[in-house]
Amino acid sequence: MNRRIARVLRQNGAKPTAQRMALAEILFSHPQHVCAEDLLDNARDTGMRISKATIYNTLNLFVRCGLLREINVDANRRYYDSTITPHHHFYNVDTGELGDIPRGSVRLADLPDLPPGTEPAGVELVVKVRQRKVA
Amino acid sequence: MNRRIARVLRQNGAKPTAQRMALAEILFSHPQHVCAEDLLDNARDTGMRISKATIYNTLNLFVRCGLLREINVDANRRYYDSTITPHHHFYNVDTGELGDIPRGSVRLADLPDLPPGTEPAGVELVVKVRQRKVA
DNA sequence: CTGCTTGCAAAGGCTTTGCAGAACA
DNA sequence: TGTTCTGCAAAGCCTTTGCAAGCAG
Repeated sequence: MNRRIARVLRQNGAKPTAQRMALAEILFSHPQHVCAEDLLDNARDTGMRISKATIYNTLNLFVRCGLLREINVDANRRYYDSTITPHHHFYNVDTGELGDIPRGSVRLADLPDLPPGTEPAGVELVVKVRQRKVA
Repeated sequence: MNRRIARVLRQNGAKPTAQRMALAEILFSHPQHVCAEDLLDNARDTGMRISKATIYNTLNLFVRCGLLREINVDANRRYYDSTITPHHHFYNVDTGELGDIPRGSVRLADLPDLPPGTEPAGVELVVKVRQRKVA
């Protein structure tokens, strides 16, 4: 696993430094949705010394390398998804919580014709939910 | 039309001021996707005097009143959609262009079970496209 | 060694806020 | 006349950038 990350980084002309590998360890140990600050906190909780700049640099690098996916749901913050296989998201507008929707549990039928001169680059589906009012 | 806007504003405890009605005029004269700066430029092009703060205040107000929809596609900027009937979007990742997808041209089958304790609050589908490489 | 990385602090871009004057009801 | 709204400038938040010191190959 770490091998794979290191290989992908090298393939993209980036070095598998200690900080990068440690962040990868955190990110890919289990599926999660994080913003920069979450990752910074998580990283420091493990005792490592790391700067905010490196967090941002690494997140951007991982996205460029296809290791991480950016999710656009919160206009205030960028979120990153450590699961890159195609799937969709729940977004709780009250709590800000993000959840995964396996691709199989939604069926997109009849996708529309693309604008002329363009080719597909991905589909992002967000199902927004809110807390149900207690009746 | 202007009547309707004014009524909605009043229902939400806001006054249909000259600036707000002028911005509504611009926004709802035809379907469009704008960010704050676009709207500021468009407004000033009509010769009106308006500040950036009022643009932001008004955009937020219109969203709160359900007159405008926020679209999350560009992490750098907030975009607003003057069409609030349910529909989806194309997003050209190369040009930043936004396009509408009529709801009818996509069929979402088998929406998943919602997380417990939540109720639906909307579905947002973004079909990302990129410029096709000339063969 | 040589160039890429890191950390820190400062800068940048978008959005919000504080406040005085203006407009509305 | 009392609120609410506007405009301006300043502040705030997230993200990026500049630069010197550190590390990888």
